[in-house]
Amino acid sequence: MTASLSTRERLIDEAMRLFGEQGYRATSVAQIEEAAGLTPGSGGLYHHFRSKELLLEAGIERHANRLRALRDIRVIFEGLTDLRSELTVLGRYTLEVIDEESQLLRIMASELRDKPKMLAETLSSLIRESYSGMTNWVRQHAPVATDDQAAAIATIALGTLFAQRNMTHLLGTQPLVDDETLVAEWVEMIGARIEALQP
Amino acid sequence: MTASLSTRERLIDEAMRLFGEQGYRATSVAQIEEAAGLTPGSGGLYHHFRSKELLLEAGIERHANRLRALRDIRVIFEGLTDLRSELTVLGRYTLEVIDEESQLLRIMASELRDKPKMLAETLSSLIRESYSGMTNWVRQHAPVATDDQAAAIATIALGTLFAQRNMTHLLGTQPLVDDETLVAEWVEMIGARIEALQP
DNA sequence: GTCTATACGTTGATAGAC
DNA sequence: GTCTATCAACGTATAGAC
Repeated sequence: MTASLSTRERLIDEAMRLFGEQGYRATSVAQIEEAAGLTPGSGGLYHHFRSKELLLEAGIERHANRLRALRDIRVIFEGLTDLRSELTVLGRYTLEVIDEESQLLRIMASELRDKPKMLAETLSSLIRESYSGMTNWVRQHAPVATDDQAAAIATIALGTLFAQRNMTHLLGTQPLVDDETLVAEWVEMIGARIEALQP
Repeated sequence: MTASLSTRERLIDEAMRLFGEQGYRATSVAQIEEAAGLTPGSGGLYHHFRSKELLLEAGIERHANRLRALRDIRVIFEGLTDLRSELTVLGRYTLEVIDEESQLLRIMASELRDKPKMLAETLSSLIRESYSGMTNWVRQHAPVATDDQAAAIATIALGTLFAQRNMTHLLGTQPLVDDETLVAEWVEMIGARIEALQP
């Protein structure tokens, strides 16, 4: 209960945490109020947000902005060293980003069906950006690859990392292998494929 | 509304369909009754199931059994032809299995946090079986690979296919590439990696 | 800005007639 | 087995005192 933040900020923080843990529907307004230090059941929340749904919207917006800010950092890694080292850093970094925004991803995955109009655009733009960023990376390192090939390699690369995190964040089960082992094999497979695509 | 089936079967069918589309919490008992041809709001459902939760349990159990029955078919494909053809068939077949059980996967992913005790064992055993099946396949085709390497390759292989389907089934967005293109690249990457691991 | 009190809808579930 | 009628619990949201 970070008392230094404004009540509004605390409400968003605690709401997103609870939504991520229990789901949007399963989290009552009273629960959010209590977590933010207000009296549960009092309408205190409604002085800061007109409805529970607008609170969710504010939370989504904040997280999405944070994710978008990270979008372009990938360029930093570009061409600094050899292919495999670059891939290794890229793989580890992507896993970290997914971890940091796991709340958002969980809420999106579980509440998308209830509020499609609200989440659909945000979600699909975030995913598009991730995938097209990875596709561009592949294109630059394997210029001979067709567009379809580059997109397919990007899908395999990102899909693997998402699936690894879904095991823990969405399904709550233990992954088959630890991150280090997975990234090493991931680098080997993608690196070899990109080298094979050189003229 | 397949009138030829018993009311109990119709209730399970319609409930699982609605749970998959809207989520467990968002689906009311009245809605299920109406979809099964009963009067909405009448307690008719309770003559077949003691509670809404036990209905879900029955539905999960049925789907899980169906999935387990498919588990061992993979052996059929084994060693029938060359490596790449075998991989191609394996990839397409796995995507089909995911499609057939997409209802179950959606319900699990979104309702797991509400009912962990009930779903956790079923889910994790299903996932374990899939991953260990794929790991064994890799081991047989690349005997020199360490256990960690085999598990990592299996994680990449299965994770890619799950991620491709999550795009449509869980997130409702369009995948970056079509199945055919993805499987072709998937076969190339995994096939090359397994060949590189031969003595 | 936060509290008490309360209105109002919805939902899961039960009792009893047919 | 399915219906009508009904209940108790809970959830969102509002009105007004402090």
